[in-house]
Amino acid sequence: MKTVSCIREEKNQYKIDQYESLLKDNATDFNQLSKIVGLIGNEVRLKLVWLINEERFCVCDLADILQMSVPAISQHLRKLKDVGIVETFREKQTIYYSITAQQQNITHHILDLVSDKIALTL
Amino acid sequence: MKTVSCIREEKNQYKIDQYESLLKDNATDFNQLSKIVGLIGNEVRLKLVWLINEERFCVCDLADILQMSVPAISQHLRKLKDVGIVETFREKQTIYYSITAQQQNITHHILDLVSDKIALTL
DNA sequence: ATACTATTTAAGTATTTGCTTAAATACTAA
DNA sequence: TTAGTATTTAAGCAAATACTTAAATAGTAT
Repeated sequence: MKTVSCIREEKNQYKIDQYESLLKDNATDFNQLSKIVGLIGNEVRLKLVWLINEERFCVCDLADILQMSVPAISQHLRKLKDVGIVETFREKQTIYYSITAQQQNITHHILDLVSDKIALTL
Repeated sequence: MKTVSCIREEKNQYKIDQYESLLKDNATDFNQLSKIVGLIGNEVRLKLVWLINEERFCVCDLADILQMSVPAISQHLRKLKDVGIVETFREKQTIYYSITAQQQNITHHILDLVSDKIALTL
C-alpha cells in the first residue's frame, strides 16, 4: 500500500511512479555513494583526505597538523579506510596513510572542489 | 602552547608546521565546503538534489517519490536551501524547487559521481 | 625479557541529526 | 468569510556522531 501526499490536479502520477522505481532500482548505489560523500563531508576528514592526497602522512603527523588527539584522528582514518578511501603501509613502528586507487575517482572529484575554492600552495 | 604527538626522529617538523598554518589560513573555506559536501552526503538529500537537478519538483511530489512524510522532506529541503543549493518559486499554492546557479559547480561535481556510478535514464 | 614508541580499540558522554506528530502559516477558491 | 490545499515550523525523542580517557595491541631496541 502506497502513501500519496499530492492530490492536486496538475500532478503527473506517471512521472512520480517512474522516478520512484528508478530510485528504487538504484537504491544500493545511492546508498553507497551517499555514505562516501557523507564521510568526506566532515571538516576533519575533508582536511585529512586533502592532506593524504598531497603526500603520505602518519597518524601522529596528522594529529599535530590538525592539533587534535591521536585517537580522534585514528578513528577518522579508520572510517576512511573502511570505505576504501585510504590505505596504510607500515614502516617500522610508523603506519603511513595514502589515498587508494580504488576510490580515487570520488576522492579527486571532491578534492577538485577544494582546489576550485582554495588557492593552496605550499 | 602547542601539543606535539610525534617525537620520532624522522619527522619533519617544518613540514608539519607549514601544513598546519596552510590549513588554518583556509579554515573558513574548508569549513564551508565540508558543510555543503556533508549535507549532500545524506542519502535522502543526495536523491533530492539528483531529482531536482533532473527537473523541478514540488514538496509533495518529492515526498511521494521517496515515500517519506512531507515534513521530513520539507526539512531536508530547508537545509539545502539554507546553503544555497536549491531555490524555490511559487505557483499558486505549490512551491517548486530547483537547483541554484550559485552552487551549481559543487552540485554538478557531486552529481557527476552519481552519473559515473549509475546508468539513470527515464 | 623489559622498556619504549606508534597506533588502535573500547567505554563513556555530550552534541547533533532525522524523523514523528501537531500546530501554524500562506495561499486559493467558493 | 469559510473551507480546503500546500507547505513550513516547532517540540519531542531515538539513533548516530565525534570526541575523551584509559587500556590493549604491535612492533622496535636494549
